[in-house]
Amino acid sequence: MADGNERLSWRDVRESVHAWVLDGRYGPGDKLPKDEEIAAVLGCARSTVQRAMQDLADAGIIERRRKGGTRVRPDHITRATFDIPIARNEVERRGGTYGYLLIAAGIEDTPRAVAAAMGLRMPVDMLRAQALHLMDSRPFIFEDRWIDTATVPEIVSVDLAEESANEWLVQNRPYSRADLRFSAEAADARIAGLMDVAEGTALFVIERTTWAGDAPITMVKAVHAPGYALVTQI
Amino acid sequence: MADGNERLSWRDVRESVHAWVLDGRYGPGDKLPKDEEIAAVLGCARSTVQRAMQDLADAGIIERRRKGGTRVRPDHITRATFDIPIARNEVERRGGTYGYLLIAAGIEDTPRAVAAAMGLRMPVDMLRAQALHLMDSRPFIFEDRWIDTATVPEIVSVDLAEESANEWLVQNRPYSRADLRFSAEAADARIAGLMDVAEGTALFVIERTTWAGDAPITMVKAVHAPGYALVTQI
DNA sequence: AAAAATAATATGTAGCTACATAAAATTGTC
DNA sequence: GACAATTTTATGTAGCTACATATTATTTTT
Repeated sequence: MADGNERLSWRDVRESVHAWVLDGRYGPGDKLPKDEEIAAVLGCARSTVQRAMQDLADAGIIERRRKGGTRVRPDHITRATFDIPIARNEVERRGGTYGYLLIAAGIEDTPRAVAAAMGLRMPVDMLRAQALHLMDSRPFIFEDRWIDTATVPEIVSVDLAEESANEWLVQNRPYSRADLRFSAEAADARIAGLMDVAEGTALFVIERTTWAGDAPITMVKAVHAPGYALVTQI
Repeated sequence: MADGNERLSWRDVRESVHAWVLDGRYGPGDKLPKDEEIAAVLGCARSTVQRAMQDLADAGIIERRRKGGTRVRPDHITRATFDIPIARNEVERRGGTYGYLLIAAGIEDTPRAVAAAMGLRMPVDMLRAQALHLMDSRPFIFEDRWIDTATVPEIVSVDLAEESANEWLVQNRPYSRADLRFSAEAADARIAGLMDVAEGTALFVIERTTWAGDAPITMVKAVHAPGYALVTQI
């Protein structure tokens, strides 16, 4: 597309409008023409403009309000999408050999922080599973996971030494909602030992809590080997 | 919407199809009915189903191929969207008072790593600006920034002691493309001193390289105060 | 049997219409 | 002038049609 006499695709329209923002024709806070006018100027249907503008709004570049019109977002943000793969896929994508090692598993009292993250009022029996995901036999991710046995009773009869809780859950208990948290943490003595790094090493941490509807499934803290980075482009 | 005799919105359709995946009716790798059938079953137009399915595909839940049909993604991923605000907004959103302190600025030779990240073949004059963003007068983010003076010549006449390079660029040189990298790093002696933390403290780091078209604008490494976390929900 | 040409098919896209909805602008009332 | 009711207006959404496009499936050719 984007040819002379071809019809415009909504992506073309998005590019045009985006270009108006990029070249400063419309700066932060400025009001853009209404969809109908843009359609007339560019020579396409309003529905095509609507689609393009919706996409720019989703990308955080413009703001739209009914009757209020469309304007360039005054507070600039960078909006990025990340894919967080499951450990096995991540290792294999990097060309490594995946390995898995269960460290400990058992029913434990639920710490207050875990109950809070999962939005629990009543204390529930939780299965805590700690495991290492290995790349080429070296520690890649250490995961410390709490699983709600009320929501996922079948988990207690799964042999977690054989199958990682992560993969079992992905196959058997898909989630509908998740909280995610990225942070940096220093390795404590235990994690340093497990991951074979010096105590105090800075490690990248992803915490994820998932629900099926309103029922909490699991909360997991994934501590990544030194040098790990999450990368994306927009 | 979602009422008895009301027409279905594409969000309703998305929820229905998503529910089929969540309750295991269609597991990873399974083929879903074609849009037309789903439309007939749910009682709406194909275009509504198309919109819903497109959204599920964007969310990484299903995969679609022309003629090949739609199936549940076999390799499960978590796809999350993050907003990375500019420092001032982030501080103010948290109810703090924003402050800014230029540490150093000047033309420097471009290190190989910076040139590589920006995709430069020829060495170019780079303006390096190091600054602290403060929350309530305490270090919040330390940024170490390289700006391509070929792409952004005006930057050399900006008083970076008064205005942060970040905000000047946001106002004057919007980018069309960016690379992003999240990682964890230990504070070296210099950063420890600047941020008033112990040497070796684990810090959350965001690196961002931006372009306007094919022209590199800037590469910035933002080192966040201890305890900082990037959070989102899906 | 292998390769090439052809047909069939599910998704992708653009345009149109009609109406819904939210918010701003205007008018009416006290 | 302050407040309430009404109108106006820009975006949001659903349905329809028509055709484009990418693959898969089938048939024909060699």
